[in-house]
Amino acid sequence: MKDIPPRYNPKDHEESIYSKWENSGFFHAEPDFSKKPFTITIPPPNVTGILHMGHALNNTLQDILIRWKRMQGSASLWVPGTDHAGIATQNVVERNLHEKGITRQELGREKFVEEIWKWREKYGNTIIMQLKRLGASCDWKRTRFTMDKGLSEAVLEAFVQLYNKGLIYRGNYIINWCPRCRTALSDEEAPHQNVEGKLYYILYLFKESGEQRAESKEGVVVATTRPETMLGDVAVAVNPKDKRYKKLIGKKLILPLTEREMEIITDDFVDKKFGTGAVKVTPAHDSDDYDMAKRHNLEPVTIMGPDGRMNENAGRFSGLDRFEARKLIVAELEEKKLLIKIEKHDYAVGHCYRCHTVIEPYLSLQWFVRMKPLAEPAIEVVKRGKIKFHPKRWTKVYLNWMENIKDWCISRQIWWGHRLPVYYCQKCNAVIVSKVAPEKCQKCGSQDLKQDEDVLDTWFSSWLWPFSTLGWPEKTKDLRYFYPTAVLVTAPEILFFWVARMIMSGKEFIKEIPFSDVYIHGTVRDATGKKMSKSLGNIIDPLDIIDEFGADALRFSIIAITSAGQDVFLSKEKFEIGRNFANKIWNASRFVLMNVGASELQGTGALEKENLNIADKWILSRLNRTIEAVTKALKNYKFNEAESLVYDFFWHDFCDWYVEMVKPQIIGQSAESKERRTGEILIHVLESSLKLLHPFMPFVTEAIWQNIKERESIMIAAWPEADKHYIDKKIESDIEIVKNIIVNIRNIRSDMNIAYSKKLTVGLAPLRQGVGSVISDNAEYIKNLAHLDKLTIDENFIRPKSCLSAVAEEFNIFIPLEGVIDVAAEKARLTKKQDLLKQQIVFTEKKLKDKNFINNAPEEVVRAEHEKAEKIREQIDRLGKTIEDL
RNA sequence: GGGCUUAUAGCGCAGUUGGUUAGCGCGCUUCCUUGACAUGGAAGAGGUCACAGGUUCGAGUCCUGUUAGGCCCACCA
Repeated sequence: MKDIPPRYNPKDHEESIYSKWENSGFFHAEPDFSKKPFTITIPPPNVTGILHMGHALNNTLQDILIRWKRMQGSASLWVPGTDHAGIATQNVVERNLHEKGITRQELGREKFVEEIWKWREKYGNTIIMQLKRLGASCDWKRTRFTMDKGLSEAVLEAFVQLYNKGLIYRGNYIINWCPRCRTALSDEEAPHQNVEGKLYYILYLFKESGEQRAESKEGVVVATTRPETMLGDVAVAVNPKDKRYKKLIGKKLILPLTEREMEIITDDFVDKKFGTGAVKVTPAHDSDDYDMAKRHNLEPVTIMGPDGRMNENAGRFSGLDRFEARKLIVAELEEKKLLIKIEKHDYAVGHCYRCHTVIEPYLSLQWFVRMKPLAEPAIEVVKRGKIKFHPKRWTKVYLNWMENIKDWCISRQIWWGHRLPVYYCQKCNAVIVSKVAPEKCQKCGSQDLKQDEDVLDTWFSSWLWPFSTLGWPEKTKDLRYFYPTAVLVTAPEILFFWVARMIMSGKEFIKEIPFSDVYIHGTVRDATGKKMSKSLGNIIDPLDIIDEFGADALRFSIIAITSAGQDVFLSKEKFEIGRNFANKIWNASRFVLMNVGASELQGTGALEKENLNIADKWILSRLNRTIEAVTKALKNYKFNEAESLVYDFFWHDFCDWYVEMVKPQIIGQSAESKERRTGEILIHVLESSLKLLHPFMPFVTEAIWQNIKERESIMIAAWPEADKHYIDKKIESDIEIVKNIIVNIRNIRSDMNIAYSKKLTVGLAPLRQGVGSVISDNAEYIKNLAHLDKLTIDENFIRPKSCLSAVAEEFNIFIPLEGVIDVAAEKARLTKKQDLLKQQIVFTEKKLKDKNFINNAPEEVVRAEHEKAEKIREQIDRLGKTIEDL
């Protein structure tokens, strides 16, 4: 017997266990056509990332599934990796350089990209290391990075394929532009956020009003939230049905602060009700205006540069930051009396998802993916149920987005990422799209070719992840075996960014869905409901929690408080749940190992039914029921339900009852007289429980598994199968009676302040057929657990004069305590019990007198209600008699 | 503006297809170091299930509305 300390200290085990696992090779999976594959590809964290609670939750969920399936005998593969996270990473490295006083422009593209690679070498594995501390059983040999050679190959292949199908095009459009990151963004990367803004009403004077005499008020008032963009106005539009402006259509206006002449045009797009019903048309800085200008053949005027500063078209405002320019322009308009009024106006404006800068709608030449044709099959597979979302409600969100999908802007004006496989002939302007750099122009033969400067959106590589990690575009064995993957586990934030696009790419490039189930878990928030973020300073660092409570505690706790798809509210104390439970498991095992002999450890399979007593049958019934329920819960992605089932079984059934019941049978007994059967059952139930717990708490279960005896990892032990012939309702209800008796006696002790040390003599009167034998079969258990020295069972029990009593459905309890009993107190106690029952009977009888109930409710419900009433009445009577007798 | 989601004990949450005495964890009260565990054990107290209607013999559970949170989407300048 090893010396096992009375406390589970995670630090003594986690590191060594993890390295043993890694060395064992059990994390690694190869195609094995004799087994079923079970594949998960990790949502690749950003290479700049450090582990936060969202990751902890996300990866714990995946590891639970992976470990569970591995134990079930699948070829369980969890592909790990990181995402190059174009903009985010470029920003980080740029900031580092900045601290050294270097800009990336000074460094130049090549050197700068080199710097990023160096940075990645140094810090890029941080999050991977952190995942290991969590216990993640990823196949690390297969760790991928979106900029790896193979994955980059996949990106080029995808681009070329789509281009050749006409699904990628280049064009001049208004896109979301981040002036700080100086790149285009997709719509998803520029989420709208509400801001408290202002609506400026500006007077545009008629040309014929001559010199800008505001006093005349002869002109049109337009309303805008972004007055600085007026410098790019090319017209004012009104709704053709708007009577107020009918006469003014075609009239010439002078753009204030400039000399520009413009016309009043009509367009159905204009909303009569908003503002003044007249809208300034700024095609280069607003996408609606751009469309409108196109309809009217108006040339856009760009007044801002990529840095968010006004350009030469802004005249004397040139060089000013856009918000500076706004202030100045507003001031000048006011001075000229052209600013009619300013209203408070809250509206939503796009913000860069990386740096939170206000997005500028910006006219520029970019590359796009035509999404509608890709979306169609991806809508189909979800509608037909080939891909299921858990919880279901996300299906609607997904479909709604997919059905309104817009083209995807994929070019980014940054340096870190996959460069577009696009080459321009400098001579004839031909565009060549090719995976490898062409030697000469296919059209004119010129060798003067230049590759496009832009890189692709990070998500253009992530959307290939489920198959690029398995070797695509090569037709690999891995791809054939492990694809499609089983389930995608993710947070709702990246449903559109990533999940939807993976479904599209899977259907497009492999012709097969990438996964059949999508499990979407909640967002991790702090105790007050705020999203955890560095800037809010409300982060709970998972590594701190692992240090303080252990990885198992972190894992168990976070799952325990996560109900399907609901957000998770965290505070440090919550991790005590898991820590305490790990300790409980540790100590229960310690008890078992301290009291079980070597022979039982071998497990001779003495679990034959005829060898079992009632307690054994009961715990095996509960065990098998639990196995069944836990497996079912996992199948349905009900993680917290699965967990609480094992928790309740292990702590309450096994520790609180079974172990307590059998204690005297094995403690202090000599090796020969020890009940061998009990020992084997203890081991069997313990081992089964460890297996059920292993996916949730891998470290402590492994540590104990090895304490029991040296052997291979619990990681590859077979997942328990429920053996239904152990499930026994009769035994379970018998044990309920036994527990009820014990609780009743303890109750009396507690109510009447009888010390535990005082052993009691108790008389039990069974009231129903069969109860007597249940009691006598379990007399020893009752005596031990209720701390009795004598237990008399007699149907015709004659109640001694002075005694404490309990009355239950199945039995009466008498505890004679001559001379000790406080009659008044006992009377009060019993009367209180009786009152409770009386309240119940009133309610039940009322129900039974209700004709509607009797006539309409199913027969069995009515009968059950009658039986219930009968039992309550009986108990009230018995209590009454008992009180009288006192 | 559209959609989703939440409201159950002081706090955090479960409550499967409508039928229990409405559960669990933390906290609280009382007792207990009884040979695994005080990160423990035993016994308790605490809820008119947000509000108002409706369906039903019966509603925490289904429907409608209201209120109050939260989230996502959206081109009203």
